Amino acid sequence: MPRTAALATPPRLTRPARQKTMSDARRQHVLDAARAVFFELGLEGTSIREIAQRAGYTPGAIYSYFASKEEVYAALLGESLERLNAAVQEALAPTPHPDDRHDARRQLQLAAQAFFSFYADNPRDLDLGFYLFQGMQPRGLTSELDEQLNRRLRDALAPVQEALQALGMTDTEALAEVTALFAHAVGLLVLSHTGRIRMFRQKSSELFSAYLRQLDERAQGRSA
Amino acid sequence: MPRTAALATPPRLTRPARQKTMSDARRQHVLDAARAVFFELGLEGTSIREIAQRAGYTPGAIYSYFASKEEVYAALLGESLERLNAAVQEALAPTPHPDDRHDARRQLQLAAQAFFSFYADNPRDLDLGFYLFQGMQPRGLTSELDEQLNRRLRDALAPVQEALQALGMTDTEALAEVTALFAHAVGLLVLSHTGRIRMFRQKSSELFSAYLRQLDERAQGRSA
Amino acid sequence: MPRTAALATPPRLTRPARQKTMSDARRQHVLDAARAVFFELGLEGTSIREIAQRAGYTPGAIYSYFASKEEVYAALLGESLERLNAAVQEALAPTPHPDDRHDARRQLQLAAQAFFSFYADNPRDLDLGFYLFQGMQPRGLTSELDEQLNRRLRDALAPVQEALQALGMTDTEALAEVTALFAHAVGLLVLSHTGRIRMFRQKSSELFSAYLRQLDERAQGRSA
Amino acid sequence: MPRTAALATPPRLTRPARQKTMSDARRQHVLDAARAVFFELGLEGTSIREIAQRAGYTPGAIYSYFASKEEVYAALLGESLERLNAAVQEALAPTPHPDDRHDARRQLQLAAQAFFSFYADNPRDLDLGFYLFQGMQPRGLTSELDEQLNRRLRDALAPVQEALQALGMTDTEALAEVTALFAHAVGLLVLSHTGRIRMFRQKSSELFSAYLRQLDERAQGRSA
DNA sequence: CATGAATGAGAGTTCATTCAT
DNA sequence: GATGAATGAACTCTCATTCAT
Repeated sequence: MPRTAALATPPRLTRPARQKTMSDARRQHVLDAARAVFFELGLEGTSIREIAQRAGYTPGAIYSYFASKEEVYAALLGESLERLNAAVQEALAPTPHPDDRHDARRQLQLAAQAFFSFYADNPRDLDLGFYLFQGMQPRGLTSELDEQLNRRLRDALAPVQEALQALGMTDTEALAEVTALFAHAVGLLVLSHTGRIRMFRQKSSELFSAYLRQLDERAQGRSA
Repeated sequence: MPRTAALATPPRLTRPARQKTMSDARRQHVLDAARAVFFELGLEGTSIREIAQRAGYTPGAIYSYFASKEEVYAALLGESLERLNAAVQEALAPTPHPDDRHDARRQLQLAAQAFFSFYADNPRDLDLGFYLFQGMQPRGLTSELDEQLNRRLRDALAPVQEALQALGMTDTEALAEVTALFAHAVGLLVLSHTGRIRMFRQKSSELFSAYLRQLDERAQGRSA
Repeated sequence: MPRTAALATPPRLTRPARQKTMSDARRQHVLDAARAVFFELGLEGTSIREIAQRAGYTPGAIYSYFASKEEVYAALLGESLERLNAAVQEALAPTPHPDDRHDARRQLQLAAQAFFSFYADNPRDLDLGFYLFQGMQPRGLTSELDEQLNRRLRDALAPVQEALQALGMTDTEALAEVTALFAHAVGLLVLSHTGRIRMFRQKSSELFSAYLRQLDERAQGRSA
Repeated sequence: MPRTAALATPPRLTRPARQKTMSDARRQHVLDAARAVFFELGLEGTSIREIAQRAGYTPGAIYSYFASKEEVYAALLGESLERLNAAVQEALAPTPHPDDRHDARRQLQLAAQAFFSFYADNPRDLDLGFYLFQGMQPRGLTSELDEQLNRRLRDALAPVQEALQALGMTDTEALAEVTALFAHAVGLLVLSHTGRIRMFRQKSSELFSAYLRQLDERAQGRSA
């Protein structure tokens, strides 16, 4: 069987497997609609009704794929974190792992900048993150799912941590620094996203760059 | 008549003045109820109905004191910012203005810590701030009121900025640093408040102290 | 199977068609309730809550069938205009179109009387018309719907206009006369409906008959 | 006592009389405010709150002068009817009473036109009239007040009736004709005011003139 | 006479969710 | 799996009116 044909032929699946696949596809379709709505109308404008309509379903149908509105958001956030990880990985693509000090410094810059820029450029993804952060714990989000999302967030920050360690920080130091960096980014993004940063006539990207520079210096000092 | 007795006597007020006072007291009473509700039930659980009930009123009565729900929030936030300023001022009480380098370093620490601790200790005040940050612009919040609230926020950070300048930073540098510090605090507080910081097994207060230490070093370096 | 039996059998409908039919029936049910409320309690007494209760629904359910209260009124008015047209058509049933001068005079009388009597006998339909006349434009009533309602009103008056033309009036004259007749009817109905006509110890039906007589004479004179 | 002094000196009144005068003046002041509000914002926009504010009072104070909102409207309508009468009288000023046939025809035209134009030019006065016409009977309007208002309305139409009689109509005929004319005017005004007359591409003033011409002809015929 | 405070009833509307079919 | 129908609990806000002071 030639290769092209292989690509064109859908894989033979047993009945239950095919059903699972189709179900997944439909769930994805709903998710696509949800994303479109959320990115277009924001948190306030997003309702099950709207999502259903956009997906070509009736509201009730959504509950075939998601147990609650919160679960939709969680799925959306999961997706968002995947995109975040992809963005970070892409930034590091040429040199996936730091071989020397120079590579490590470079990776620190690239990974951190990619992280920051992802949210700076896609404010709706930030909203999504905040929705999780805030009132969501109560219901809809199992702790298992919560952990999974946390893991993907940490994955996105792993290259930064790795670089800091490559620059000579201990595990403990690196962990503290990556946490601080994450907090700094979040703070700047929030200030920027809500327009509060205008109060100070500052630009979040410049402040983040400055923070990174200092971190670099600190890392240098530590390893000297 | 001895002086103490004079102090004990409530001041004689003209009729309109007394009425104004009483009206203010009632408005304050509503505000107290609103604060209680907000601190107890959070943003989601706060409604005009609930506030009214807590205050011993019917919903309509609230509108004698506040034009809209947003105005209630704005007032609540205003109060919160006053408390913030008071906390910062209290921390600096002994030496209101830095006379020398040592005082300045001390003021930087005290003011920044007071700012951070206020929100770390009173997470609902953070929520309140976030409500302002987010969807509020649309209506209910005149830009004049918005500016006034911003001003009080900046007031709370002014001692930090002042200390940085006293340590030899230019206006521009100090402004950038105070913005960064604010962002760092916000980021840490958010991470802490939403429990995300547990992901990193870090404590926001320690991270903030570390940040402050570095800032102090930077300021020292600059002025050397 | 005999023909009558065939008629008795409800038509087989496809699923979606049956559902549409049932949905329409439910909408009609709501409309029936709305009409009952409106006819019983008038404009002031009509509320979504009351309609819902009368229909055996919760208020929210009404919004499955009508987008707004105004839309309910518009539908009610639509119905009313259908009844008006039916009343006029019924009055003219024997001779749908005037063949000669005598028929035309007869049609003028019958159509105009039917129009007038419809509203004289059903004052709530007049209220409904007034609701359209007044504040409704703002929202809930698309200009398309507005035009459709206007069209049905004009349909109801068309036989009068037709008769006038058959009696020798030009298009322009007939249009002016039918407008005047409409206005006269409206004026008398309002006076009658609001009891103001008692002031003059007159009966609106007699005055309308007199008006019609004069119109007939004018039409005769014109064609002599 | 010189004349000018007499004009400048307010009349000496006994205490109760002075109080009555002042009370009347304040009531008038409220009424002025009410009129301003009503003419500016219409029925929908008029509330006791708004009237009170405009008058420099609190809502409760209005009830010192009027027993209910309806009573305010009634008073407003009373005023309006005075203006109507004044407008009709002014139109007839040169020849207050018809001496001959020519005068009578002239008076018919002038009085009827003045009546019609008053409402055509002051649509808010028409609204006021309609408010009385409609839901008002229930409360707030004593039958005595109702009669008084009716009387003033009839006064405004009296010159028309008088003219018709002067042209040879019997009392009965004249009464019927004036009622019909009133109804015609009302119908045209309503159609015009609500924009419905556009449906027919007609102008209410022209139609009213035509109606008047026909009435004149009828009156001529009757007296020949 | 006027105020200031408050009532109470009600308005229209929205929405996540449930469930029989 | 999906529909269509409906729930029910909220929501903010408006207003005429009352009444002690």
